[in-house]
Amino acid sequence: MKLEKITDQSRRRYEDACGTAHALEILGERWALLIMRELMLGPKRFGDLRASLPGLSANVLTQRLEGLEAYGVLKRRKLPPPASVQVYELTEWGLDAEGIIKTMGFWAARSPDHDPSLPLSPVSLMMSFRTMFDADKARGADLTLEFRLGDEVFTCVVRDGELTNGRGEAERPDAVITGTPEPIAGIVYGDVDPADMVAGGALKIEGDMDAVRRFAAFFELPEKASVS
Amino acid sequence: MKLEKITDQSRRRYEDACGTAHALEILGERWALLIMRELMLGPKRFGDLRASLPGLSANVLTQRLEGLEAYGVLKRRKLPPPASVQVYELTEWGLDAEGIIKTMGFWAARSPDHDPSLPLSPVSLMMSFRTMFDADKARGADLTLEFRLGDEVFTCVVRDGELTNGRGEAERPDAVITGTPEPIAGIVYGDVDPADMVAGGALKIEGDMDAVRRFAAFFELPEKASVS
DNA sequence: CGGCATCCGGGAAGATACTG
DNA sequence: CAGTATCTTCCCGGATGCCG
Repeated sequence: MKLEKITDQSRRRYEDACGTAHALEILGERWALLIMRELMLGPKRFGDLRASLPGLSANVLTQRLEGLEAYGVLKRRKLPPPASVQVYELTEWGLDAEGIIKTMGFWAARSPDHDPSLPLSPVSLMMSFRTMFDADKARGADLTLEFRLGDEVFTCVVRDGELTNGRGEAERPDAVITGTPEPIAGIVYGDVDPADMVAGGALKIEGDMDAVRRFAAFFELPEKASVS
Repeated sequence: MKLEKITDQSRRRYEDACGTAHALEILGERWALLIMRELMLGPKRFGDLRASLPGLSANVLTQRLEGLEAYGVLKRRKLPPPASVQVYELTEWGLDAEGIIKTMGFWAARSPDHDPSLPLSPVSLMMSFRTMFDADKARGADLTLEFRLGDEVFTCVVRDGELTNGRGEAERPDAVITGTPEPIAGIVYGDVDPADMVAGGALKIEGDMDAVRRFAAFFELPEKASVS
């Protein structure tokens, strides 16, 4: 006898008109928001997503991509030949979730249990820059940095008290930093001098080392919450 | 042979230095953020939480409260005699998660799948006011409304282009609305005239009915996202 | 190799009943 | 009222394998 698989769709819902509840239905499942984070700076392929999210298994990634596509958060797109590969990219509305990621990241950075020594993906680093940038500290500054993290290249421009960053090479960077995200986070958030990182072999910096120091001074982690 | 129970704590973690990932570890579990939402306007008892979150079973609520307390998001407090009951209240840091709730709620209100006809808790309604309030539309206004929702009473004050709301009775309200959250949402977000709600018996309104109309005009839902 | 099925073990979520 | 105990269901995560 064949049993009908009864998937009670309503079981997993909250039955709550509150927008927050609906947001949790869309991106409250495990890994969902982190997948969106990885797509915030541009489309990625299935394998790239897996590589940047160790611990996420292929079948779960497939489920999440299906779910997020069904909700209209992302869509799959076939790149034109000769690439002809499939990539996943956020919709405009999906990109608007950047505020959620930044707000959550800023809030959780104050957690007593937050461990900044864990691995960090390149996109995470760029998103953390957007989150922790302090416009007041960058007043009057004008500098451009290029980050080469593995095979991903990003550019950060600070001008008019604003930070703009994204994928791609810089035109005339003040400095080019090559390495992994972790030591860069150490410079920006851990107040380590970039020269020490270079001396230790963790990073390579070409160009104006002092520009890197000034850049790092634009960012600050919020103070830890006292939860007594 | 006795098998050792290996509780791999790291299984549920993301092993990611990103603040967003840590936030998801704290409040990414099912119901966690909705429990915090219900505490945003003041402490509640165990039974009150259950009542305002139908579908959340007692054992899961117990687990969430333990987890959130361990993270320092909330703490349990014993009210002094003669009440002598235990309540759960957010810590200062837990209250700071209001931005997360509002950002998520605003974002998800644009979802094509959002169903505003579902039930709404009193606290949800108040939080939605904070989320959807449009300061430009309230310029120059000065009015006070009292909402009596079941046995919970809230006051909303609009003044100097700002909305302030919280628990408690108003001193000299322009109007007092008695009923359930859903018809009130219909007035504020669905452009239903309050007089119709009163005529239909869904609400009772004492005082200046036109003040309710002006109040409703301060709020607007964001337009739906086009996900093509 | 990218994308996606399928099977399985462990554990979280959910419903219900029970206790102080 | 405020939880605990127990049982079932189903999701998560790992492994394997299929197919283009």
